[in-house]
Order: sequence, then structure tokens, then C-alpha cells
Amino acid sequence: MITLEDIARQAGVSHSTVSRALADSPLVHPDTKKRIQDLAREAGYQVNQVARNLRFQSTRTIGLVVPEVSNPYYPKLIQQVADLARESGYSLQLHLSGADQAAENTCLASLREQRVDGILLVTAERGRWVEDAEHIDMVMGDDAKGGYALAQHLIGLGHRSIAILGKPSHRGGYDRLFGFKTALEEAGLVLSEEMQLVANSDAEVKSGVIQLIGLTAPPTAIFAYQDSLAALVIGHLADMCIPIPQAMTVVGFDNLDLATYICPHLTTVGGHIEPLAAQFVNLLIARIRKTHPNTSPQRVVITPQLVVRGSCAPPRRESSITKKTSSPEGYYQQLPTRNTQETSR
Amino acid sequence: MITLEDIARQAGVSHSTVSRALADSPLVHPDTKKRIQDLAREAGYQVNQVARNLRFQSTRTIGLVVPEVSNPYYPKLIQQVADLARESGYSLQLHLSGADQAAENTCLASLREQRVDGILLVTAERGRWVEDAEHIDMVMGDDAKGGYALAQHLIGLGHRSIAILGKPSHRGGYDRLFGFKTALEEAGLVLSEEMQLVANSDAEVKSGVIQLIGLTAPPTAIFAYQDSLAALVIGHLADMCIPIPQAMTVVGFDNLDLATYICPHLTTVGGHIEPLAAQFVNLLIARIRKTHPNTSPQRVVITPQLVVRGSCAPPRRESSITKKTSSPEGYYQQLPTRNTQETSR
DNA sequence: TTTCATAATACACACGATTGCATTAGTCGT
DNA sequence: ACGACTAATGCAATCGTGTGTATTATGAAA
Repeated sequence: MITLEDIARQAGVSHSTVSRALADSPLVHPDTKKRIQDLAREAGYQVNQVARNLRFQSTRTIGLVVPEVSNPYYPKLIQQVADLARESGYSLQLHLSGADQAAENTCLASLREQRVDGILLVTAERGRWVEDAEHIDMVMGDDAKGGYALAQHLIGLGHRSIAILGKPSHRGGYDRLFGFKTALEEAGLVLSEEMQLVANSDAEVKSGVIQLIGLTAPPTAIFAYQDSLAALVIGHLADMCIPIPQAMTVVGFDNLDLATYICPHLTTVGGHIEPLAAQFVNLLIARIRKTHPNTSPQRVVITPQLVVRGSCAPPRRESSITKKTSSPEGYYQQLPTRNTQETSR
Repeated sequence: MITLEDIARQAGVSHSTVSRALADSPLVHPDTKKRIQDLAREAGYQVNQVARNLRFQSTRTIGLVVPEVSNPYYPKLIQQVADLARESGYSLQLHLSGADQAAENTCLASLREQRVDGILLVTAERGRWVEDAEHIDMVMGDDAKGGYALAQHLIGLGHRSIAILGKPSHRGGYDRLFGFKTALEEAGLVLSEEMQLVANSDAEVKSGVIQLIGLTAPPTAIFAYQDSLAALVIGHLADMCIPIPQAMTVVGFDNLDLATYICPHLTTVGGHIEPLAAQFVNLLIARIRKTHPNTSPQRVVITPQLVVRGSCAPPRRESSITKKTSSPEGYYQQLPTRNTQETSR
């Protein structure tokens, strides 16, 4: 690779002058400057950011840790984060942590060694333990409110027997369940054990659906923890020739693109990913630039909105509406590295 | 941040000794080594990779440039690449180039400035021009063969009137079309203009489907350029109460997860992403490590496989089968940075 | 006691870019 | 003609690691 020194030798000046010339400093003679700039351009000189990073003690890079990327929820988030970061002049170092807590810690350690200016950490599993969790900013979707809104919508349509299907592995998954249950309770309904099914794979969804349909008093609506699960539910119901939404109402969560790919289009909650990503990135960059006035850790909560589509219908009964808010729980976490640190020299 | 020098001062030795101690060098006295290691651990010392990278002239990072991540095809690829890279001890610097050629060049320039050890470039648009394209390795999916296989399958089922819908913006898109047309021609069929519709958005797909159904001689099968478009097609057909596959056959391309989310499950071609990513990464890392014997640019072609699912049926006629292979075209490109470079000092 | 080998550690430089300070050259004023 | 000021450039240190070489110190052998 070609360096400042190389250009300097060609131009017959010192490397300091070359550095100043390329930075368009007024300290170098206009003629010299022009000559050096031309020389550098035709030599294809490219700044060594590694050296510059060492000098500046900053990499203008932020680390993004995400569990996986197969679940379409995360790409949607990554896209937003990447765009916003680029707008602010930051590169992205992407790490996929997988399901494993140890792997996540490895990612974090690696990113700190790389001296990224900040880290965005998206945690998947409930109860993941992050060092100094109380000292980091957090941005979270209000999954409880989302679950509450969905349940309220179903109750409003007149549903009284509602099943829940999925695997609440997400920290937010439990919140969705909590919000959902809260709405049911407020309407005087109870969620019996047989209406709560754990399912993760396609096969489990299938057996779950069969189990629900086979009940003596089957539910009139099914709430899936994620849009992708809801899509599978709809698929299996269709296989069993159960018309949707006439004979069964189905709702999902997150409003992913696939919610409109399936037929009928899926009622779900969404719209939270974009503001989530925006807060996520803006808060971190404000921290990095120390422009954030408040030094105490921030807790930002984004409320998702109900998106009503064709997968819901009343179950041939009348309805009543209840209303109340519920408490949120954490989902996203964000921790800047450089800001809590101190150089001992 | 805490440095070698800090530990050295605490231990009353020089920073060189600390460096060697942490590298478990036999040159330092076992007692000193133990003492230094303990000291470093409890001080929470973390190597500065920026300094190390400068010293070693290597970042153990590969750059990945992808057009976007909303299209679920790319996340699937990213996941594979990230896993393989991590296995080989490389980090990933992700850049999203968007639709724009200039943005792509910006990404490339940025990655070279960051001194990544290699770059994986995924190009989306046809005819994107990459500097020194003839000097870089390329890995490509054989989209022509995929299109050919799909057409052959439809013809084998007895379809004679087949429509194509989508936007061949991909370089591979044109190849899919080419392979598809080749198979049709071999079967003595022609693809009339009215059977070729450009559609990108949901609205365009809808009007396209309506247009096709409204023809005096509507097609009996529709080939969509991507699974996501096929999903939309199926959705709109269902809206119009046209049973699939009884009244209309639909096929897609890429075998994404959503192919099994929709109902009926989508016939498509796939299985190429995994080997594609594997070749992609392995070839690059071999180049970086200079273990690759062949110095001339490689061209690797991956052939996708037909995946038959429920979205296809015969159109109440008999069938004939034709067979022949077609020529491939480029899709993926990969260029290592460090290997063609030379230090002038 | 002197010499030599060896073990352990310190010194110094390199990687490449930036920047405060010193140095040189050139111009102007008196 | 000489001092003073300024414009232009070079010198050198810095960021943090790793490593070749020099420098000690210690012990053993003669």
C-alpha cells in the first residue's frame, strides 16, 4: 500500500507537508499543495484508517450485535441502523451472537478490542445478563402494550376463547404474553392451560394447531408470538380447510413484510422498528459525541401500533371493550464503550 | 483505556515484558509471567486491536458489501458468510450499498481505507462496473439453469401458456429469463409480449395479475422472478378467488423461508445460497492466506436445484419433456484487496 | 578470580498519520 | 544593512503493540 512517505519522496517534501496538503491546510503553499494533491490522486493514495484511528483514538465505527438474521425482524432493524449510522459517518461492525450467552460476550469483548466507538446490543433471550446493565442506555419496544392492544382488539370483536401459540424465548415474548393476559383479565376472561401452547418449529406449530382444533371447545382466535409463526398457523389451518377469518381469527406480532405476503393479510402490531432503530442510533451517537446532556442511563420505550388487516373477524357474538395500560419490560439494550472509560495516564 | 504501559508500570517492568508475558512467551520468568497475567486480568486489560493491526498490517476483517437487507435473500447469505468468517477468525464489516453505483464505490473505497484483508462484493444491478473486474474472483449462481429447470418443470406438467412477471433488475434476473425462454423455445413455445410483465411493487403485481387474468387466452402458469413476488401473486389470485394450483400454477425463485410460509407452499429453485456463501468465503480466505495455488482469477458457478411444492398442477392436458443445458452468467463478485497490492518501500 | 554461557529483562524501532514546535527563507521597514 | 515579522516547510513526538538486539545479572566451569 502506498503511504504518505511515498508521496513525499515523489514530491521531494516531507510527509508532514503531504499530510497537510491532503487536509487542504492553509499552511502549505498553494502550488505545492496542488502538485501534491495531483500526485496523490494519480498514485491512487488511500488514507490508512488504521493508523489514523490509532492517532485519533477513535474508529468512527459502531458495533452491532444481533442474535441472528434469519428471523426477518432483525434485517429490518439492521437496515435502519445501517442507514442512520452511515448518515452520521459511522461504519458498522456486524456480529451475530447466536443463541448462546457466551458467544454474545465474545462479540462484546471483540468489539471493545477493536475499539469501536460504541456498541449496539440487541438481546434475544430473556434474562441475558449484561455487565453493568444499570449503567447502559436501553431502548425497548413496549411489547406488553402490543400484546395488550391485540387482545383488546380481539375482545372488541367479541372473541372470548383465545389461544396463544409460540415460544416466548424473546424477553419481549413474555411481555407480549403479559400484556395479552392483562387485557383478558380486565375483560374477565381467563387463559386456561390448554390454550397456551409452546411451538417453535413448523412441525410443532402443526401439531399445536391440530391440538387446538381438536378441543371440545376450540378457540375462536389464535395469537402467535411472531408473524412468521402466524403465517405457519394460517398455512396449516388452510390445509385443514378452515376458512380464515370466518372460522378462525389469527394475529401475529411485528408487522414484517411477510404479513402482507400471506393470504389473508395478517393483523398484527408494528411500526415500532423504525423509531426503535432511530432512537437506538441517535442516542448512541449523542453519547459518543458527548452532546447528550443527561449523563444518567436512558430508558426509551417505543409503543407499537395495531395494524388491522384481513385475518380477523367477529365470532358471531357481541362484544365489550375494556381499556387500561400495562407496564413495560426491557428488550433492547445499548451500551457505549468509550464514554464510561477513563485513560489512566 | 488501559494499555500495556499501564500494566508495566504497576508490575515494575517494561512494556515489552508485559507484551511477551501476555503472549505466554518462554522468554519471561514464570513467576513474572504469572504476576503480570494476574495483574492484567484484574485490571481488565484488553488488547488494542487498532495498534496491533497497524503493527501486523492486517485487520483480520473482511468487508461485505450487499445492496440491501430488506429482501430476505440477502440476510440468508449474510448469515452464512458471517458464520463461516467467524469460524476462520475474521470479523465482518457490513456495508449496504443501496441501488446506487456511486454508493457502492464509496463502500469499496471505505473498506480499502479501513484496510480490510479482503472484500466480498455482492452486486445487484446488471452491468455494474467494477474496476479491474477481470482480475477478481467471481462466484455466481447459475440463474439461467434455474430458470431453465423451472420452465422445464412447467412444460413437463403440460403448461403451454406461461407468463413471466417481475423486474429483472438483478443481473441474475436476466439469466433466469434467458434460461426460461431457452426451455420454452426448445419445447417449440414462444413467449409473447403480453405474457411478459414488469412489476416491482405490490400495486404493480396486482395490476399485472388482473391484466393476465383478463386476457382472452390467459396463461395457465405464472413465473415470478423472486419468491416474494410469487407470494404477492398468490395473494392477489386468492383475493380474486382463483384456486391455486387448480386454476393457476405459480413458481418463484430462491427458495426463501417465506416459500413455506405461504399457502400453498411455493415451487421454486434453491439450495444455491449455502454453497454460494461457502465458496465465496473460502475462496477469499484462501486468497488472503495465499494458500490458493492458482493465481489466475477464479470463476465458480453454483447450480440451484428445483424444489417442487404445492403451487403447481397440470392444466388438464398431456405433457412432453425436453432437455438441454444453457450457459451461465455472472452474479456474484469477490475481490481481495491485499493480494494485488504491493508495498513500495 | 576470570571467562563464558545463558536466562531475563530493557531499549529502541517500526507500523502510518497528525500536529506542536523549530527552522529556514524571504520581505519589509527604518 | 540589520532586525523583525511572516510564510513555508521540516523535525520529532505521539498513539499502542510486537519483536530484534543490546544489556544486564547469575551461575557454572576452568
